[in-house]
Formats: sequence, C-alpha cells, structure tokens
Amino acid sequence: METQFIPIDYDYFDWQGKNHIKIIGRDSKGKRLCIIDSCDIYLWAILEDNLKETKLNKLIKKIQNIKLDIKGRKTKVEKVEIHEKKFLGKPVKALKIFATNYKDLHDIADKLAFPEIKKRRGYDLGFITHYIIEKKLSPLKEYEITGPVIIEEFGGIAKSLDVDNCIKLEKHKEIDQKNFKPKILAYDIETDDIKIGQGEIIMISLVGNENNFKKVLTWKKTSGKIPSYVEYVKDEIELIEKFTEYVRKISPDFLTGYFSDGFDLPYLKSRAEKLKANLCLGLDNRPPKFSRGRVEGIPIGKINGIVHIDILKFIRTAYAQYMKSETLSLNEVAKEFLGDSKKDFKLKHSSQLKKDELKKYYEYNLHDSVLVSKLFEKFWEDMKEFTIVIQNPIFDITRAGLSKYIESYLLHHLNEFNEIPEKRPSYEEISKRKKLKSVEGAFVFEPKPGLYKKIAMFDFTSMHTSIIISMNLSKPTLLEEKPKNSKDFYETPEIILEGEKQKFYFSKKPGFIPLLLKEIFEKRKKFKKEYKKNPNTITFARSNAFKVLSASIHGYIGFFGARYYSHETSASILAFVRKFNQDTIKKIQDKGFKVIYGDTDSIAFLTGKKSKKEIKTFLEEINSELPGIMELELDGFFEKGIWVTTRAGITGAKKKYALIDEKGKLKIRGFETVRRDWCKLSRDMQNKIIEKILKKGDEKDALKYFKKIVEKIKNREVLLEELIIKTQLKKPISEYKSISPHVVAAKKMRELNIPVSQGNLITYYISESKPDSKSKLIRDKVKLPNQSGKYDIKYYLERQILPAAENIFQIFGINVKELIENKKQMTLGEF
DNA sequence: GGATAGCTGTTACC
DNA sequence: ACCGGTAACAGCTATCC
Repeated sequence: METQFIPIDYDYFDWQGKNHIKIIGRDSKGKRLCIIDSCDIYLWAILEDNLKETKLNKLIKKIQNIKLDIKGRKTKVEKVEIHEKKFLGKPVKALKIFATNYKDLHDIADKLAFPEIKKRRGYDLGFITHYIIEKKLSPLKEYEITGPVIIEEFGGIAKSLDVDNCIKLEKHKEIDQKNFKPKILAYDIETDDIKIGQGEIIMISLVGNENNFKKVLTWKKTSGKIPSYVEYVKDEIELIEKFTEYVRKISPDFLTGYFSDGFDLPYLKSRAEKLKANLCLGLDNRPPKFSRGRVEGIPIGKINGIVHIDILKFIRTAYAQYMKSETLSLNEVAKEFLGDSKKDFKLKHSSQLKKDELKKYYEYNLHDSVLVSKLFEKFWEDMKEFTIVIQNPIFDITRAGLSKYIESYLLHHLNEFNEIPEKRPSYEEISKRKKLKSVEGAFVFEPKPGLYKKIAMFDFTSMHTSIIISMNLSKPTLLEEKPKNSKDFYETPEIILEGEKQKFYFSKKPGFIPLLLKEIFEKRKKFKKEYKKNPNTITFARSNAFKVLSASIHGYIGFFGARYYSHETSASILAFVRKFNQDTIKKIQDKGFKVIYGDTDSIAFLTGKKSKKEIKTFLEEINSELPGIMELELDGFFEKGIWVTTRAGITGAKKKYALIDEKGKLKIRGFETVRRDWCKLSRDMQNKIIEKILKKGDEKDALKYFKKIVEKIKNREVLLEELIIKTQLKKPISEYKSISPHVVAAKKMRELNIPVSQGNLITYYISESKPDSKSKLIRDKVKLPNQSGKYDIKYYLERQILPAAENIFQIFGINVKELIENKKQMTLGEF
C-alpha cells in the first residue's frame, strides 16, 4: 500500500524480544493509520587512541560474546562494527554495538568496562527519540510511505487498534507539508469536590472542531426547556461511559483540556475506577495511563493514539514569561489571547443548586470547553512549529521545559555532523556542577533619575544566541589553551571564574552547536518580522515563543542538567554580552549622544537634534562593525521617559522606567504598576500618574490626582477589592523560615478548610489591628478578602500609596511624603 | 525595647 | 531539577546597644 502519512503519536512495543515503534497518524484524506516499524538498536563505545589492531580484534571478540540474562529474558550483542566518528567535535574511533532491545543497552554498557574503551554513549536517549533520529520519521511532517497492510502480524496488534489501516513500514519519503487540519476535541469536567476523586463528577462538556460539535453530558437534571447541546444520562457511571463513547466515536487526533493533566483526566480515572465505569479512551481500548510529571509532581496523562494535550502546560513553557496575565487561570489566559472569558457563575455544591441555576451551570461548563478549543486553535500552529523544529512527539513537546527543547533539537541533528551524543550528567556530576559559583551576568547601566525627552532605544537581536553563533562558543569548540602557532581562534575578555582571573579561547572552526543554533535564531528573526508587519496577539505570542527558545540556549549551556553543559562557555557568553553592550554604549557616547540607560542587550540614549534618519544611518554604521551575525536594531523612538531613584537613596533605580512613544503608547517596566504583589489601588494610581506625566506633561494634575486618592483612603471610600494584595505561595506553608503576610493568609485559609497548596496565589488585605494589640508586625493585621474588617488607613497610605508615587514626584522636586505626614497630623488633630 | 543590618521571599527585566 | 544572572523591594529576624 502507498499513501501519505502524518505521524502524530509515538509508542512502542516488544515483539519477539525486539522493539517496534507504533506510530498513529493520518493520511491526506483524514483516515487514521498505524505504522509499525523497527530500526537498528545500538550504542557507541569510544576507543582509546592508537589501539593496536590485535588488541582491537580481541576486544571485539569479547564484546561479541556478551550474553545477557535479565529478568528471564536471554539476549546478546548482535554485531559490532568499527566506525570513524566524532565526539565533542573531535575525531574518534568507536565501536557500534548492536542489540535486539533498547532496554538491554544499559546492561550491555555495564559489561563494557574494558580498559580499551574510553567512553560509552548513546544508550540514554529513549527508544522513541532513538527511532526518530535513526529513521528520520519526524512528528507532524508529511511523508509518502509504502508497505504492506498488516492484519495478523505482531500478535494481532492491528486488530487491537481502532484505526483504518495498519501498515508495516517499508519505505518513506518526506514530502512538502500541506495544511494538515487536525481533529480536536476539547473537554472539561465539573465536580462536587476539587480533591481528585473525592466528589462526584456532575457534568462533562465536549467541544469539537468539526460539524460544530458541542455537548454537555450530565445526570443533574432540571425542568423545562434545555438547550439542545445538553444530553441527560442516568448517573455518574453512565456519564463517564457516555464521555468515553463520544471520544471514541469522534476519535480526535487531540483531546485537549486546561490543567487536564492535573485535574480532569486523573479525576475521570479515579471515579471510573471507583465506579467500575468504562474509560477506555485509547485506540488500544485501554484507559489513560499516568506518570509523574516534571513540575510539582503534577501527573501526565497519556491516552494511546489520541494525543492528550494539557494546553496550560504548553502555555507555561512557551508564553508565560511574556504574558500580561497575572495567573495562568483559564479565565485570564482566555481574556488575554481570545478576548473572551469564562461565564459568570458562582460554583457551589450541586445539591445546593436551584433548578434555574443548573441551566447556567450547563452553559458555564460548555463555555470552558469552547475556550479550551479556541486556545488550542490559537496555539496549534505554534505547537506544530515547535514539534517540527525540535522533532519530539507533540505529546512531549507540550509538556517539556526549555532545556529539553534545546537538547532534543541538538540530539536530532548530531548525525549531520557524524557526532556521538553526549550522555546525561550523572547525579554526582550534577552535584558537582551545582557547587560551582554562578558566573558573572550581564551589565546594567545605572540611570540618572529624571524626565527625558526624545529617546531612542537600540537592542541586539537575540544577543546571547547571536554571540554563541558569531564567536563559535560551545563545549566542543572550547580550546584547552591559547593556540601558539595560529590565529584561528576567538579570545574572550578577561573573566573571573571561581575566583580566578582568566581568558578562554574558542576555535574558529565552526562547531556543531553554534551551527545548529542558527536555525532557531533565523526562526526567531522571521517571526519577529511577521509580528512587526502584522501585530496581533498571536503573531506576538509566536514571536515570543521563539524568542524564549532562542534566549534559552545560553541558559541551557549553563544549566547543570544539560548534556552539553559548560561553565566556561556560559561565563564566556556573558563576558561577550557585557563587552558588546559596553562597547556600543561607548560608540554611542563618542558620537556625541547622551546614554541614559541600558540593560543586557539594550541601550537608551537621547537623540538630541539628530533626525530619525541620521539615527538609522548611525545604527547601520554600528552594525557594519559587529562580527558575524550580530545585529543591533532599533527598538523604537520615544517622546519622553522617566527614570527614578531607588527607594533607599539617590542612585538611579535599574530595571524601572516608563516611556511613551509618538503614538502615545506607554512602555512601563519594573514599576509597581506592573507588579502583581501590589494592590490594585496603588497600581492603577501609579499608572495614571505616569500617564498624566508622560501623556499630558502635567505633573500638577498628577499631584492633584494623588491627593484625591489620599483623601479617598482617609475617608474609607476605597472598595476592599482595590486593596487586595496578591502573593504567590512558592513552597509548602511549613517550609517558610520567615512568616510573611501571605504565609499567614495561607494559614488562615487552611484553618477555614479552604484548600491551599504550593503555587497558589494568596489574596489578603491589611486591616486595622485590635486596639489592645502591641504587635507592629503587618502579618498580625492580615485578613482574607471575605473576612469583614476595616482596612488599615495608615498601612495603605504609607506602604502602598506613598511608595508607588514618591519617587516619581521626586523627579519634579515634589515631596509627597511631607504632604501625607501633614495630612496625618491633620487627621490626628481632628480626633 | 527600639533601631537597623541582613536575610528571606517575591517579582520583574532581559 | 528541569534556561540563568541582575535588580528592586517588602517584611521578617537577629543582633546590637
């Protein structure tokens, strides 16, 4: 049979002792196919240099005779070949040692402790990654494949799978990608208890991307007319089984939820087990399987053949860093990316629900799935792009962290360089790396506080990555010492590493890591351009997703868990980052401009009387002098900007500024207004003050506004919701050494049986202390938002409002602190 | 018992 | 443990006198 094929989900099984890959995917007509294939299984033994032939032959004989008897399964080394390979860029002679089963490679490696063998590599990739590398059959790419249809072979696997055809792969060829439209089903459950399996599942909503499929399944019935999407079932068992039936009938490529790895799917599983209900969602007619997750032990739910995607996890890795939302709740994320939100509905125990409320509940439940399905559609192109670039199955891509992205990308391209993969660091190696002092980071220019006009901002495009590529920095290209007879190397500035002043030297002969990173760099540039041409939330998200990927390369090299970790390289990258930024600052100053700020890869300066065209020409001039692919670009021109002092004193505060461009668009960094751990009142107030100063140029009006807010607080006219402070609980309550207000708030919540756990955003406000209280601690005045009380005027004036305004007014010589203090005396006087 | 340096903890910037 | 360094800042905690 010959057909087109898009691989989607990868799995493997043993048949007659040998690993076989099982790939579920689609053909161009939307038929679901399963492909069975196998590949060579082997590991590498890197030999000592200059090994004599007789010794080598003896060694090969010994290896060929290795036999294993593990867990009752007998197996042996199949064959051994000699290859000229490279390891960390250097030529090596290596033995390719073949085995039957990938699982055995580790045990074989253990038996290779011969003095002739320097290193053993390539047995810790996992079979799926090994297969994809070996056969170049990558997820979500498109292929022309040929092979016989199988029915009885491999123990009748074809019969156990719910697919249109099962094919034994003989040949495959990559073809151009057409626009693959996956079948998607979003789901969401409602329950009576948020602890997994502790309550009943009340209803489940399903939303598909074909035929406008919308469904709410429930056993909680109401009277009167109900919407056509609601389907009643008898009880919870039937609810779960109906859900299973629909998933199987629709048989989507992707079943997607929001936090569904941590809630919906484990909940369904737990209830199904308890009630003995059928939850066999997989194409293999089995229930979902769970494994322990990477983050906070949140499980990972896998369904055979149908890729379960928890869209929250992908958002967390690829976008969270650059999002405006304060939390990654479905509601906030939907607001940011879809301009839509959850339906307004106050959740309560189903027994407390009135008949008319139930209809609202159905709507609410359905809409959650609508949002999830829309989010999936929004991010589909990005997930696909990441999957194709990184070449790991999309199931893993959507759950992995950034280091995994980079590492997988590298591992999948090593063959192009004839490279043997480096191993994962051992536990001992990791502890050793963790003990090293952290390397000196980027340079931040100390600003002089003040109001500035006519500002230009330059920044380097993907600075760290372009430095790695341009200066050929990586573990394999790092030279042991300064070459004596050659100029073919890059020299770093002086670096202090582990207390020792030194320089590092990198070969100019292009290494595989810098060469490979170029693709990621190019993609980042491409998507940034796309965003600038067509700015919307989605082009912004994509541009940022690749920005994150591109920016994490340097982090990967300095990450102790990385295969290609290099402390020296990491220090070198940062030394170049400092050097190029400082050199450019100097160039700009030498040209006669006043530099006012810069952080890592950016520089802000006053354009003075120079035209935009002149600035751009100057930029080109700087660019012509930059090495390799390094590029400085214009971030923008700004009409005005403010920089303030630190709270403590007279020095300019770094990482805090506000700018306004010609279109009146504000760019605010670091100020309280962008920090979620300040109350809404002070954030909004500060934002307005900045706006009044930058837009209208009217600090008097800003001051008037500030006084108004002070009055409002004093007169208790401020709504409590404006005074709520939100702080994240970053670890379990018991682990806190210092008991700060948010920890107290979390404790109070626990006392009231409100579930709190690590990662929750804790909300509270500061109330007036009891008259008899001697405590000066703020934590003793903490109250939860729903606890009644009077807000503490003094606290909000002195600790929330004043700090958010003080430093800004100080620029204009206005001392608002005195103003508040006078007012306080007046207040006292009034009493 | 009050002042304060230093530490813990959170968040943001890049 | 799951990209990392720089920085601001609040509020607690230890230590001093």
